Amino acid sequence: MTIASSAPTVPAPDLTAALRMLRQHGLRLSSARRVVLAALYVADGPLSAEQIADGVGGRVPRSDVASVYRNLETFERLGMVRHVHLAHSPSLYTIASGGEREYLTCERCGEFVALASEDLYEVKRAIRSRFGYRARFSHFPIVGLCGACAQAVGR
Amino acid sequence: MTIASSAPTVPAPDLTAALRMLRQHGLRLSSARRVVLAALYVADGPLSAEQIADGVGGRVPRSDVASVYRNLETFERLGMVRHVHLAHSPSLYTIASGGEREYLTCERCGEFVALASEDLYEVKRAIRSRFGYRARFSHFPIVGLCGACAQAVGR
DNA sequence: GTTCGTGCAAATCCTTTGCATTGAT
DNA sequence: ATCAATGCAAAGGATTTGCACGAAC
Repeated sequence: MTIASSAPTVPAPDLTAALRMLRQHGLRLSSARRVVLAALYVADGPLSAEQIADGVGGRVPRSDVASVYRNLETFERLGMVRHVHLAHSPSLYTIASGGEREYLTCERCGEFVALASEDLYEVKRAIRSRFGYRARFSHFPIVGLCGACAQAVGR
Repeated sequence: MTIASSAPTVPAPDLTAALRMLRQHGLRLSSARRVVLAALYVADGPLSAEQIADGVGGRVPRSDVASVYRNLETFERLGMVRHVHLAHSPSLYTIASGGEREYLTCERCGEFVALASEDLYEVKRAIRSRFGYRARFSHFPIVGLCGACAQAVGR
């Protein structure tokens, strides 16, 4: 169980740049790859491999799940894509745009919030000073109850 | 995806008390149930369903995995047992003894640390005041790098 | 004697792998 | 023409489910 190290690569701002980046790494620009990237760029948020394979509800062509997984892994190695594990659901993938995203998720309603690492500065500092751990909530989020659900269940 | 609500039940201090508790809930004291509980009480730490089914390396009789899962779920409903999700590994089960345990785990070496909720007071307060979330690290732990691994990879 | 719970097998979900074929270079 | 990448199918690990038999009550 190893986490892909965040590559030193500059993330691609758009689909064209992403394809160029693939070429620069000597990788082929197959249509399967174009489609996976298109899905991720077209999406408003993180997508599961299956959503991508299904063509994001008709917004892009469908593709084969196995290839989707293989390509996502390739893109992750290049630092173009990242994935999060939200509670018991399948992994969700996003374009690694700009700074690293970290997540907060509600175990009751499933809501999830993307945060910039700076937003978690205090939290991480507390964890580090108390336990010596460098916490990272980009791959495994902070899980708890959102305000509304906490109220609904009486704290 | 719902989290079992922590039952208001007082946790059982030992195997005998646990069996008594089962009876009080009108449940049968089958040998499969005795064995699962014995495994959990005998263990030094959290166990996977498979470890329990395998008899914890000969320390208790082996049992059927499906029954193990069914019984663990039953025990969890009664608040006698809890489980944690450590990174990509199978769920780990423990006797819900005393206060709730929360966890910190290293994504690199797999080490995990059990904490009392009070130890996380500051961390949780920071999360709550900043984001309105009541974080709980008992079911999904804080994931990051332990001190040694952070040093090994250069922070 | 009734249920409840078991044990086995089969099914499920998410993800990975093997392999012959296709297509980007 | 080469070789990486595809698409299908099959395997994989963790967990759940169906169902007939067995054992607590």
